[in-house]
Formats: sequence, structure tokens, C-alpha cells
Amino acid sequence: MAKSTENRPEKVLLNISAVERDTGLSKDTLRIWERRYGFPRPSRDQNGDRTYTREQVEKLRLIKRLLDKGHRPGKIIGLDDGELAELASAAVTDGKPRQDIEFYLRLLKSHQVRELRRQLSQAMVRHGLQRFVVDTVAPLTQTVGESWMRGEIAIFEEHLYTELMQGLIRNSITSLQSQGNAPRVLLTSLPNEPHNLGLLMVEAMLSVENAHCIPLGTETPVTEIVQAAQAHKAHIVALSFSGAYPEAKAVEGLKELRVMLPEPVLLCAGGAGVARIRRQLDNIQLIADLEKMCELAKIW
Amino acid sequence: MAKSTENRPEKVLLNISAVERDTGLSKDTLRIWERRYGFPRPSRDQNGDRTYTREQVEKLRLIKRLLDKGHRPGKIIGLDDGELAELASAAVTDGKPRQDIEFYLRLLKSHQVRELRRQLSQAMVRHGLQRFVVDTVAPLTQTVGESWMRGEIAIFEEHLYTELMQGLIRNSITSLQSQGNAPRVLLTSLPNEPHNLGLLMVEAMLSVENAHCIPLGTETPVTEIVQAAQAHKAHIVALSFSGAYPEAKAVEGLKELRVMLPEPVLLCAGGAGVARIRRQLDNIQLIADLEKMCELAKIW
DNA sequence: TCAACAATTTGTCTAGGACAAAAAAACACG
DNA sequence: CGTGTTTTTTTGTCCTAGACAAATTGTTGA
Repeated sequence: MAKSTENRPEKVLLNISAVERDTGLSKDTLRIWERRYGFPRPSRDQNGDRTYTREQVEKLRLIKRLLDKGHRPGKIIGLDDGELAELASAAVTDGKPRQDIEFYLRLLKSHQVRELRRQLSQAMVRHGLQRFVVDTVAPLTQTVGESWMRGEIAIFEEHLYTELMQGLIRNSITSLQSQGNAPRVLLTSLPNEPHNLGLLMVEAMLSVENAHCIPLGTETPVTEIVQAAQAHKAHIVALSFSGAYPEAKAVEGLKELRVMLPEPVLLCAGGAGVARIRRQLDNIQLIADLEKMCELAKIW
Repeated sequence: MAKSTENRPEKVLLNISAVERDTGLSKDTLRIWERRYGFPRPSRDQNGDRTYTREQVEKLRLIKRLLDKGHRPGKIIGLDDGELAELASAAVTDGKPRQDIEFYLRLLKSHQVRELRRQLSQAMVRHGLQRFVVDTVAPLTQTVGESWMRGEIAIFEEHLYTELMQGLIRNSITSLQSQGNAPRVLLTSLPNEPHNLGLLMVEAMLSVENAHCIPLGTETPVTEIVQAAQAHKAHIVALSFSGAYPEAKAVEGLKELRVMLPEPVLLCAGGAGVARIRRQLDNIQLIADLEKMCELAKIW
């Protein structure tokens, strides 16, 4: 049955299944890359099964991230580590540097989690939830993502950041319960879109505006979203798409949802994944930034 | 490239990739089941690719759940829907029915989210966080899962429940900050294990015991876990596995992690996914229930 | 400048064979 | 009658290698 990983004490080698798990690249893709581009070229164990080194997996992860940014496999899989790193750095946003953001990032990098939480918590109180989300959480999240790509912070640090931030925002939201004649907003993402932070930011913004949010978490199938909208008599359905989400899939999913949702329900989509979409979609609101979402809710 | 799901308005058929995603059964497994047992026998599209019906996917999901419960493929693939439903019902926990759990479940089914939150919140205050987690959250979560299996609640209702419960627990945790000489516990799950509720329960239990929890969220690659443990000088690394996680993968991942972690770090694994594992693993603590985890932390 | 068409790139699907690990069954022994 | 030990069966994952549609890029013509 399971062809388990061989545990050589010195050199830990991974089988194809483990690499799929750690990189998000399917076994089929790994095999065909090897056939076409000659990388990765794993050695074989005594059964003839592929065994990948740590270095190969690291490089694969970087490549995956660059693919998400729009690069093409054929162009970047032959590049050596230095050239890849260069590409990763090239993608940096050119906006003016923000001192506070840099400060938070330093705290994250030096693993001072408590201090980071304390500082962020203070900032939240000082500026109010909405400004905090727009001016701090959003840019900081983007900066963290970019730093990760440049290899300046590790995945686990990004995880830790996400978890910490979720805790902070969730905590403020619970104290905000909508009252009176509030619009009901269903919040979720489509399958294969696991990022929750964007949704949480929207929820925070809307909760301040006294909207009644119904968060379904991430990765809800289309049919289920429709059922949920019906069951909770939602006025608005809002979806989030991260930059890694394929544009075509997003459009496809949104159209499908629009057809299945009752006419009067407002369908919104936001996040870096829809910022790229140029053409208009009938009866679908593409939200450029968080504040626009609030205006929509206010109109109700 | 991507052979995307065909969206015929009338009959929605799924390709093998979508079925893998929705059932958790690998493509290889789906194909070999078809070859060996004759189920599922999908029809083919114009390209000769397998196309599965909703009914087939439903049955596969049920079978998957039964496998996780300990049944064997050869014995149960072949049974018709009625016999499977019978098995599923037979698998229901035989403990005495709990009135409160049933009550919460009714609230969830009737979409009275606010009332559900209010009631749960009250129960938490009344019994304290630890008892609440052990006596209410754990069994309720299990019941919700079982209800889903029997088709009694929808996926979106399960999503809503998870989201609500996460909010509740996270909220209580934030007020608990460890002090003094506390053991540092790293909490996360391996890639392909997205369930966060179990981790959150553990975090709640441990936080009450004044442990210093470092939650990394879900799906952290093995190498990152190792780095994180080092960076935060963790005394304990705790992983969570849901029932759907393949046993072989769990064992494989744990062994790999054990090899790479420094000797003195205690490695623990809990959740329904490890409850099945019988044989002992060297230097790996398999945790049967939440309270055991606390005892381990107390020893520190 | 933009649309239409052609070429290339890329990921996923197919088939069937092989085999190791796990589980079950059969067996031997006290 | 239990309890180790060995065989047999079950089961999932790996392999190779070919095919092809969808996405992307490049080219042509108005």
C-alpha cells in the first residue's frame, strides 16, 4: 500500500506524494515537468519511486509562487536559484515605504509575537476598526505576502501572522452586533479559495456599518451559497478572491452564481483576484477596494 | 490544460478532479475502484474523460465516511444506498442522547444563528471554557458531522456552525495570556488538513492551563513546522488530524516530523484521524482525547 | 489599433501493470 | 482456549507513456 518516505537519518528525501502536499503541484504536473523541462530530476529509491531533496522542494515552492504571479513554467523552470530570487524581488510594489508597516514586519521576523499583537491592538484602538483595516491590515498583509516571496520571511511566519490577525479582527467583530433594519450580507469564497483574511476584513468593515454579516468561512460550493442565501434571506452575497485565484475560474463561478441567485440579491466580488478583471459583468459588482464595499452596504 | 467541470444547466456532471476534491479520494483510487469493484462507473464525455453524477459523488462521500470509521472497501462498495444508510446509522455513537446537543442542532437547522450563539455563549460562561469544550463543543461538532453524513444538514450549515464556533472560542482565548514559566506549544496541522476547530479546542484547553500556545493555523509543511519549533523554542509540537485524513499519510508525516525535530521536543498528535492508529510510534504521543493533552502540558 | 486566426505551451486525463504495506486468515504451539 | 507466527488477500499508490483541450502567445490583415 502506502509507499512511505524512506527515513535516511542524514538526508531526508521526500516521495512524490509528500512533494505534492508541500508544493501544491499535482503528481501529474511533477512528472510532466521532469519529462519536459528536466526539473525536478529526483533520484529513485530501491523500488524505482522518485525521491526528492529538500532543495528541489524549496525551488518548486518558489516556482509555484511565481506561477501564481503570472509567470510561465517554460520561462522560469530552467533558471537557477539566483535568477529566481531576482524575479521574486522584481515583483515588489513601488509605493512609498511605510514606517509603521516596516516596524510590524520587523516584529514578525524577530518572532516577538506578543509585542506584535500588543502594538497592532493599540493601533486598532487608536484609529478605529475601519481605518485600522484599510490603512494597516490590508497593506501589511500584502507586504507580508511579498516578503515571503522574496524569501525574507518563512511560511510559518506568514501563518502566524494570519492567525494573529484573524484573532484580533474576530475579537472586535464579536462586540458588534447589528440592530434594527440591517442588510443581511452573506460572506464566503468559492472552492479552492482558502484565504479567510480578506473576508474577515470585509466583515469588520461591514459590521461597523451595522450590517448583519453571515460568514460561511471559505470554499463554499455554488449550490450551497444559493441555499444559504435563500435560508437566511440575504440581501447581498459577497465573495473574495485572492491573487492566486485564476481569473477565468472567478468569472465562471460568478456567472454561475448570478444565474442561480434570485434577481434582487446583490452579488459582489472583491480581492486581488478580481482587481484584474476589466470587462463588466451583468448584475455583478466588482469591488475595487474595501471602502467601496461599505458604500454599497450603506445604500441599503 | 485544466479540464474544467462542464456546466450543463440541467445535469451537472463532475470530472475526476472535482470528485477528488469533493470526496477526498485520490484519482488513482477512483480509477482502481472502478476497475476492481465496478463502482463508481462514470459515463464519459466526448473526450473519453470520466463524468460522475451527483448521486455517485454522494455515495462516494458516504463510503469515504464509512471507511474513516473502519469499514473496508471490498465489503461496502457494492452495497446499495439503503444498506449503506443502514451502516451509517448503525455507526452513530451509542451514548445516551444529549438534550442540549439536540437543542443546539435544532437551532442550527432552523437558521437561528443569533440564538444559537447566545445559547452557546451562555453555556460557556456557565460551565467554564474547558468543560464547555469537552462536554459541548466536541460532541456537538461530532454530531454536526454525523448529521451531515446522514444528509440531515447542508454543507453551508456546517460551515456556518464552524465559523460561529471559531468566533466563540477564539474570543475566549484572547483574554487568556500565559504568564511566568509556561511550556510553549506549537499548534498546527499538516498540508491537506484544513480543519481548524480541533486545533482551536486544544488551544482553549491549554490556554486555561497557562500554556503558551503558538497557533500556526492549518496546513503547515513539515519543514516549516521544524523551523517554527526552532524559532519559538517550542517544548511541544501538537498536530491535529480529522477523521478524513488518510491514516497512512498521518503516520508518514508524523515519522518525518519526528526525524527532523530536535530530540527533546515532544511531538503529539490528536483528533479522530489518529484515534484509529493502533501501533505505537517511537517518541510520538498519540492523544486519545482532549483531557489527555492537558495532562501532558501539566507535566511540564 | 484591433480583431481573427495559427502556433505553442501547459496541465490533466487515459490505460494497465507492478508492488509494498496493512489487514485478515490460517496455522502452530503452549 | 488464548496467543504468537506465518501465509494469503486486500488495498492504495507508484510507474510509463501517449493524447488532447484550454490557455497563452505570436502573426497576419484590415
